[in-house]
Amino acid sequence: MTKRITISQAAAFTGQRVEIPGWLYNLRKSGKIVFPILRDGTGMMQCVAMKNNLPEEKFEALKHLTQESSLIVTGVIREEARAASGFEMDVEDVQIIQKVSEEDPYPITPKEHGVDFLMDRRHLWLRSQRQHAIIRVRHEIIKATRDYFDNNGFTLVDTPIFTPAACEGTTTLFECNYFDDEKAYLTQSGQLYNEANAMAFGKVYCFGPTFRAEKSKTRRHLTEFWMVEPEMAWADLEDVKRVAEEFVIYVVGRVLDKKREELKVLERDTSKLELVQGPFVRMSYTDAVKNLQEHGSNIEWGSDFGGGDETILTQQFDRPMLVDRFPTAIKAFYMQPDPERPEVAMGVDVLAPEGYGEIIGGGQRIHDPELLLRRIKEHDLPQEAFDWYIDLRKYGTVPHGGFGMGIERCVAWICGLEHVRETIAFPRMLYRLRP
RNA sequence: UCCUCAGUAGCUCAACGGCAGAGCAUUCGGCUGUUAACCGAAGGGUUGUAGGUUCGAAUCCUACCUGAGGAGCCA
Repeated sequence: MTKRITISQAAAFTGQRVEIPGWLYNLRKSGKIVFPILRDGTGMMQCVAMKNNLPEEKFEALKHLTQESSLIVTGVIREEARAASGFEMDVEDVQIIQKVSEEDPYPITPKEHGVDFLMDRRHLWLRSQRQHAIIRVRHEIIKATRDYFDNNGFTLVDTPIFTPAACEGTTTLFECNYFDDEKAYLTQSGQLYNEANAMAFGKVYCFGPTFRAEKSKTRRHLTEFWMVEPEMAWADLEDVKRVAEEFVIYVVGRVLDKKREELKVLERDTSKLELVQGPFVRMSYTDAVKNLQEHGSNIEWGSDFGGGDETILTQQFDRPMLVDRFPTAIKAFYMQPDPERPEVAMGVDVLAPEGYGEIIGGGQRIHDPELLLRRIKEHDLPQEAFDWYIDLRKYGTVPHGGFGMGIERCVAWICGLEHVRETIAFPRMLYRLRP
């Protein structure tokens, strides 16, 4: 019986007769010789079928096979410089599992297509080479993320997706019915629960999908995105910044190490990624505002960065930036104020270079119970909803902090993509819920 | 929610007030080393929807629908 292998294993079977199941990616023909390009999810392989080497009807069937038809090819693997992968199969037999109908051919041809057309066929678009590369880089980023935290003393403690209240604002929550009369909301962040977990385990992280009903229609927004959030007890802003920097360097390094081929498919300029080394550029919000004003922005101290501001800042440097100490007034209620300058909060954002902007947001949390209570009142938040959160400051409170990194923005940056919609298999966006 | 742009063949686009067009895809034919192969031929259209202006509208005007880019907000 012929051994069945995958395309990724082909090199190891040079000179041997094997069978490979897959889909027809493309077919070129030249009289009595045809070149089917087979894909199987692990790679692509050019096959060569000569009229004389297989039965007449099999050759004719193969010659007229349509794109994305499923088939099993049998033949001998051979080294071949003329093939893109360096290997080729001389086809001796072919078994067609399903021929895609000529009346309704596979819609995604090797030529160009528009975004709308491709997004409507996302379930098929995922078969394309470029999409494979992106999803594989995403996989590596997620693996590297888990490895980083697992290897540095963090315990994975995942936080709930149904939540009873907002973590930040209430305007951007997806609401759903929770049995009889109660409402539940899809989580925007695991942070508050993470703080409880950090008081229990010391260093923790959670990693899962988060949901924001923001009506944002930009290249950087999804309504459902994945976020990794580490949280550390006994940590201040400087600790948070150090971990964020080390983590980003580790993740980029891993992708460069393991996913060169994929970055090449994406035509990513890896020299830009090689520059992602410590120390990152460090700048306070106040200095950033000065810098922006000098570069023509009309930002004023006290307001958040506008659309072009992050670009103006990051374009000046070839590595990520840490911007810290934002105005307390524009930050979340739990953010620790700077003891020397209470008008600024001990928060930090990591801005990716090349115009990719914010990929990480975090900081030190308030650990003083009196202050936290005051902040909850100032923000008009219902105190009873935060009773358990306030408990964390009643029973052995300690300085603590952490951050969140959006996986899709990180993937978009590392892959050099224009839009986050390609960084997840089935993106959820304003106005796009299907497929 | 607001601003800007775009909807023409299955796809990507052209025609911009006067005959509805090309490349790719599909079908048929040719080619024993192709690399988004190439060469020849065929089929394929309610120009997003509704109304208006005009002798005449894909083209100009109005409304609506759909999508894209951006703003605000954010990871």
